[in-house]
Amino acid sequence: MPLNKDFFKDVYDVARLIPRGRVTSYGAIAKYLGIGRASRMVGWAMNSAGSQKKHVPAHRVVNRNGMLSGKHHFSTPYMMQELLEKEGIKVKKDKVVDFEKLFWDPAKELKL
DNA sequence: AATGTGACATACC
DNA sequence: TGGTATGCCACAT
Repeated sequence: MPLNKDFFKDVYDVARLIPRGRVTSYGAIAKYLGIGRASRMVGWAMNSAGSQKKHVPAHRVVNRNGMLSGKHHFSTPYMMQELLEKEGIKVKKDKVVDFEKLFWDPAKELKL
């Protein structure tokens, strides 16, 4: 287990920074953290998100197409979509509607 | 060091 | 929409 590695911690941190009603992608987070091509690790980090003390809005993190690729890892496959719709995000066929509009890029929003 | 793995990304069918 | 295949890189064993 990764325990509290800095990398994972950063991933959770960025995930928590995602504004309500917005979404981002694994690749975007990876890029922001400087590991651009290791987007897989972001997803893996999310897998451990559940074991974190603080809640991590993993439902706001989707793949590059805006598809809820990680829904299967929640308590129930519906949960992810439910949470998103609860924030005003519409989901159709496991894909975020207006993903481009709702997309929140940490590398862009958090850069100084 | 080597091998296996993955909530990705991209390409192709 | 779905499946397969390849590249990618950090982590686990």
